[in-house]
Amino acid sequence: MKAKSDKLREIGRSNATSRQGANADRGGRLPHAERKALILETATEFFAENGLTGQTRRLADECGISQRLLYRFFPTKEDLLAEVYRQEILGVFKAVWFADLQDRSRPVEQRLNQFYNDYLETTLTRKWLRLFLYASLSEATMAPDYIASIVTQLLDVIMREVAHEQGVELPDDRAAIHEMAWTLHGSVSHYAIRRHLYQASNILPEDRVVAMQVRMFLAGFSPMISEYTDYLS
Amino acid sequence: MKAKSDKLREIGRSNATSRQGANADRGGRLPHAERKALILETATEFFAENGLTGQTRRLADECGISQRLLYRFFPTKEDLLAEVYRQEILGVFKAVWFADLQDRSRPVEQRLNQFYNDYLETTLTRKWLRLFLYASLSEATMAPDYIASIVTQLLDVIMREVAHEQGVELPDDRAAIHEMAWTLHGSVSHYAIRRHLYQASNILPEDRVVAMQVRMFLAGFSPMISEYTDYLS
DNA sequence: GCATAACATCATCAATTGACGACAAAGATA
DNA sequence: TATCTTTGTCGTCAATTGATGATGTTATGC
Repeated sequence: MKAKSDKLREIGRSNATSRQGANADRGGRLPHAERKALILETATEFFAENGLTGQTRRLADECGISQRLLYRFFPTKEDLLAEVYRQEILGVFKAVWFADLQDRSRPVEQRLNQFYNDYLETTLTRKWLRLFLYASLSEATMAPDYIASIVTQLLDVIMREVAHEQGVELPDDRAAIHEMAWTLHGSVSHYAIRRHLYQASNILPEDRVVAMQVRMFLAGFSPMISEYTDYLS
Repeated sequence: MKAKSDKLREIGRSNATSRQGANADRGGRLPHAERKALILETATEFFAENGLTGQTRRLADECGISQRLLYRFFPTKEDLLAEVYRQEILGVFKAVWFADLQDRSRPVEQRLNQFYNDYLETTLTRKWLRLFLYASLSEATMAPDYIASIVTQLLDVIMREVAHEQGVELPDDRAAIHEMAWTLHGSVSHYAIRRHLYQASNILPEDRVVAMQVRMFLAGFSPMISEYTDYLS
C-alpha cells in the first residue's frame, strides 16, 4: 500500500560540519521566502508523484526539514495544496501563444506545430499532468474552470485561424466548434498522458508525432465540418 | 479533505422486521458468493469515486455491512483492490470488436463509428476511466500491460482496415503505425476523460462527436501517412 | 556582548485506519 | 432439539497522520 519513494531520502544530509554548502539544500536556516519557495517546489513534485493524499511527514523528509516547519508556512495541508495548485497548475499558460497563433504571416500548420510542441514541453509535463489529474479525480474544485476558460479561448483561436486559411466557414454552434478543436487538442493531450502516466513507448520523437497530428487535423478539417453541417440538414 | 459521499449511506436500512425483501440489499444474511459479488460491485463504485485510498470503513458502510466482514472475503484491502481491478478493468474488452472491425462487407467509416460508440458506452465509462486513472497514477502494477496489448492489437486492425479501403500502403515502423491510430483513439479517449472527469460540456450527442472524429481520421489518413513518409526521405 | 525576533526541532495529542480476536446469531443437519 | 458450520458484529490494537505547544538555536540590531 505504500513504501515507494524511500530512495530519495537520505541525500540532503551529511553536512552538519561543513556549513554553507555552495548550493541550496544545506542543513542551515533560510530566510522565509526562500524556504517557502523550496517547500513549494518540493511539494509540487511530491504530490504529483504520491497524490494529494501524500503525507506531510514524507514531504517534510523530502524537503530535508522537520514536519513541524511546514506548518510555519502553511496553516493546513489543504492550504499548501491550494498554493501548489495555484502556482504550478494555473501559472503555466503563456499569453504569447494567443499572439503567435494569430500571426497570419506564417502558415497555420507551422503555427500549430510550434504551439503544440511548446505546449507539450512547458505545460503537458509529467508534473503538471499528474497533479492536474489527481486534482480532477478528487472532486477538488481547484478552479478547473479557469483552465477550461483558457483552453476554450485557445480552441476558438485555432479554429478561427484554420478556417480563415482554408476559406471554410465555421458553424454557428460554439460547442460544436470546440468539439472539433478538441479533436486535435485532445489527441495531443492524450499523447502526453500516455507518455507520462502509462510510460508508453516514446520511440517516435515528440515533434514527429505532433506533425502527424497537425497534418491530419488540417487535412480532415473541411470534411469534418461538412460531416457536421450535412447532418444538420 | 474528505466528507463527500454521506448521502448514499442510510438507505439500505429500515427492514429489520420484514424478512426477505423482494430484492437484494435487505439486512439479512447472504450466501458467500452473493455477498462477495455485492461487495465487489460496491467496491468498484466506491474506489472509482474515492480513489484507491478510500477507507474500508466507508466502503463497509456503503455495502451496508460491518467493516470486519470485508475481511472475511478479502485477506487485505490490497487483495480487494486487485480483485476489483481484475474484474472491472480487465474484463471489459469484447472479442467481437476484432471481428466486426474486419468485416469488409461494410464501409470502414461505419465500422469505426459503431466500434467507438460501443467502446465509449461499455468501456470508457466514468467508473472504468476513474479506476483506470487512479490505478495508473499510483504506480500500481495492476497489469496495464494487458490493456496495452489489447489496445495495440485494436490499433493494428484499425490501421490495416483503413489502409486497405483507401488503397494506401502503411509504413514499416509498427510504432509509427500505432502512433497514427492513437490520433483517433486518443481523441476519443480524451473526449471520455473530459466528460467523466472534468464534467465538461455534453451538449453534442456522443455519436455526433464520434462521427466527426472518425470523419476527420479518414479524411486525414492519407495526408498523415504522407507527412510521415515524406519526412523520412 | 546582549537582547530580541525569526528559524527550526522535539515530543505529543487526538483522530483515523488497516487488521484481527472474541463472540453472537442464523441456518442446516441429524 | 442438539450440534455444527457459516454469516455477521463488537470491541480493540498498533500504526499512521494532521496538527500544535513547548523549547532550542541562529542571525541581527543595538
